[in-house]
Amino acid sequence: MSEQVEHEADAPIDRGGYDFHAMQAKWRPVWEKLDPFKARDDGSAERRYALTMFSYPSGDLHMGHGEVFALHDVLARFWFQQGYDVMNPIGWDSFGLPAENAAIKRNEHPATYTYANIETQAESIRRYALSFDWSRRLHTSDPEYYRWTQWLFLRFFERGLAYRKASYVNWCPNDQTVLANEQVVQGRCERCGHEVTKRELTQWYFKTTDYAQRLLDDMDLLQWPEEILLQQRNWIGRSEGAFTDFRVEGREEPIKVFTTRPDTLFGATFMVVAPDSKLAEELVTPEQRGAFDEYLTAVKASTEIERLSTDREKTGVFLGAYATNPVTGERIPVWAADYVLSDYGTGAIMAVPGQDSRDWEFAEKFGLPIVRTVQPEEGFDGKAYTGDGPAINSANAEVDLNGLPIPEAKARIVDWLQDKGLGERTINYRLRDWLLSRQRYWGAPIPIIHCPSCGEVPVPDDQLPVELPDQRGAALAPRGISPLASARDWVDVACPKCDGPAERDTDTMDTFVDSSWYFLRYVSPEYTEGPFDPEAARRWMPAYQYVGGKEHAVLHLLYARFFTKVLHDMGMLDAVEPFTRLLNQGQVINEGKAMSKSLGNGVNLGDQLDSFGVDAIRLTMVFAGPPDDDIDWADLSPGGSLKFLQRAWRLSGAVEAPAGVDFSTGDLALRKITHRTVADATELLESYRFNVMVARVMELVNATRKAIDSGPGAADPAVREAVETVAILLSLVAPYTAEDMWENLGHEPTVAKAGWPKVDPALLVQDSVTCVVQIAGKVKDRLEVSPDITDAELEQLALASDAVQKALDGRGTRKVIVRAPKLVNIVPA
RNA sequence: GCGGCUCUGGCCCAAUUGGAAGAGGCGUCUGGCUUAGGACCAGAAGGUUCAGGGUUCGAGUCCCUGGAGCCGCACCA
Repeated sequence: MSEQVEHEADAPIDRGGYDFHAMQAKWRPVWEKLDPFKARDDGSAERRYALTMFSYPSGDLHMGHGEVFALHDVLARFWFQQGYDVMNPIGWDSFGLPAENAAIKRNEHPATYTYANIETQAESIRRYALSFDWSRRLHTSDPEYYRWTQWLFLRFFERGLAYRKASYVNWCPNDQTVLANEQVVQGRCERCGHEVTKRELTQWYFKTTDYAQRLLDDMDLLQWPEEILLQQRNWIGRSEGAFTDFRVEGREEPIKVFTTRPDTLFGATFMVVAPDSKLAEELVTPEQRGAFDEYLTAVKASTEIERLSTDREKTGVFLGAYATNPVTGERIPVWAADYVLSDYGTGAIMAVPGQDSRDWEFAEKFGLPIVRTVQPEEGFDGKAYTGDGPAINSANAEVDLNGLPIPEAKARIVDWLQDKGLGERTINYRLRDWLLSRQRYWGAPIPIIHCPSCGEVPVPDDQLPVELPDQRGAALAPRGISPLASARDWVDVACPKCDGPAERDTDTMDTFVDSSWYFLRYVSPEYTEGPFDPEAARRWMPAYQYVGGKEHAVLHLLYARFFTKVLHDMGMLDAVEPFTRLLNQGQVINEGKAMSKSLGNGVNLGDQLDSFGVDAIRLTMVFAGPPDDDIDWADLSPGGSLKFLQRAWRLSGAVEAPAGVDFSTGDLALRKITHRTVADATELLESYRFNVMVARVMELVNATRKAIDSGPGAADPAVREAVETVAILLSLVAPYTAEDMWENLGHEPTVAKAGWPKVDPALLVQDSVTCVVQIAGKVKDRLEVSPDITDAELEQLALASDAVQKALDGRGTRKVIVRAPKLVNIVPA
């Protein structure tokens, strides 16, 4: 907290009767009684679903919440004013590790911490005056909610979209649980930042890869920031190429490889397989067994950070096996190296050092042959050449690629491979299936029973939810297996199929499963026949607007899209996409850096609200700049926001024209400004330019002040019109101030439903505009002209100007560009 | 390494999408009102639009090169 802030808080300042504490105390109960933001869902108006990312209940709201909620609320309130039937729900993403860790530390149940925090946040949200429909509130940790999370899991399971497999998986040693690919950021745990290691485990997966292409294709339907779409596109990582078979000496099955560069096949001088793949295990010869085992051990011990480092020297080991290059017939060695990944493509590659820098490095280090198959550009002195050029050294008795540029060479060789049955065109995706099991307590139990005779048996729907056993405190301490496993009387059950002894699955679901469908639960939170009422979903989905952070680009936002598509395929949902428009707010930082405990530069939202009031803080957030930019709290002036609100508020006490007066008799100049402001604000709000919209309201306030003090005066009807307009526009950002203004103006609450002001188009037309006359781009004169002057008239007028004639000084004109009514540019001869 | 975004008065940011560089706010300064004020009212100063080149009658805006900052991905064959 800066000194300035404390000063503001301590010294009472005369704000001309403006008292935000009193206003907050006065209006909150009034609104709660009126409950104006409940979605009607009765067909009386066009529906609009406004959604903001629900909150994780770790303590009270912070500055980031303050920003995202303020921005989201501007849009929601705008649509309420415009008369839409807005659904603006709120809930909590209340499963997850922080609650569990807190429970261990305090020796209590995670629910205690969770629900206490939810109440704290709910109180703060109410104080923050957000236009939520509280009747739809949900918590993902409620059994009534997670029963449907489990129900959905079972439907996925039935369709083969949820399955178990053994694999090397990401493991966070700190959180003692596995992580999805999406939760590993730069080799570190997305949640706690600890280095991630690998473990071989049998885990549950969702088959996201089945939807890779549709996740790409349907991006066309989304009005999302290009940045996010790009991230998803890269994450899905579609690449077109070919499978090619390489025969291996003494082995029945050929090795299949994926390559995007089949045109370089003639340059494949060795092969590399992933060391942790079954293939490596099978191929290694007895002579090389010792070296291979040693290498594999070293690879497993390395962390993801080490493995991902691209400047690390290549490592690998010869497996003793040889394959045959299908086009050259050459005998080529097969190596194992950890730069080849076991879970991408087939876990094996053909190495073409001449055209691939990784293969070049490897070949150089281990003395393997290098053959160029693309002619590098003149003067190329690098190593591997990855650019385009004519193929060279690429012919055998049956096929000749030499001289062809890469695309043609690719096509020809793949045709040949397909004819010979040696390969085929294919598409590969970088996206992996979503690993959803977690070895932790505070999540939805996976509703599967493992039976020695029947295998994986789903818990029957009528036995849902599978509730968590009552465990708390030290019992939850991470020890690498799920805490649920130690609840023996919970684990041991009769198999639903054969009634024999069986055990429950002891893992819980990734909390991203909970959040992949919460927006659907909102449409019918009381529904008992399924996760949501399909009819209600038809009415509300897809959500028109989603507001939240960009950190979810390839996490929640991708998972929610996947769930929506599966539910669509199940016939439960018309929508194929969950969120039509997306707005990512920036971060609130302080003095150039992210706020953090270690830096000690944190700003507490509650303190800010105490010092400046809810409205001033909301206004500061919205006015700071474009919503997707980061905002630096040190650059901003909540005191300035407060000053403006007070200035606006004082107008409402100055108005002398009675409520209901006919505005049309008011001062024309001020009326024009008012209507222009509303027209501009409408457009600015639709395109997320809230900061500019606030600036327009400030202009209107300034113009109104001037009209009162030195213009037509406080009794003019135009002044009332302007101030009522200010109140309504301001109600999106500063609801308490706006409501108080509305009352001062003689109206009943609530200004939030006053209705968006109607623009009179006649008041938008200007009587005259200033036309700039340039000579060779330099301004020489200005003319007041009619807005609908013709090009010809304007040109004549401009040429007749004294200033122009003087500047031309007898020179003729070579060219005259006329852009009526704003500009004439004369190019002299 | 690859890709994306950003760069405009001291500061946060506008600029009708190629047409007068400045809307709004903060800060500074001057005057008024005031016992006084950080409150209120009126007004003012402040610029090579990151640098260089190009396209154009005209560039903050489009293109190229470079710089700075932020972000994403990073052995994906």
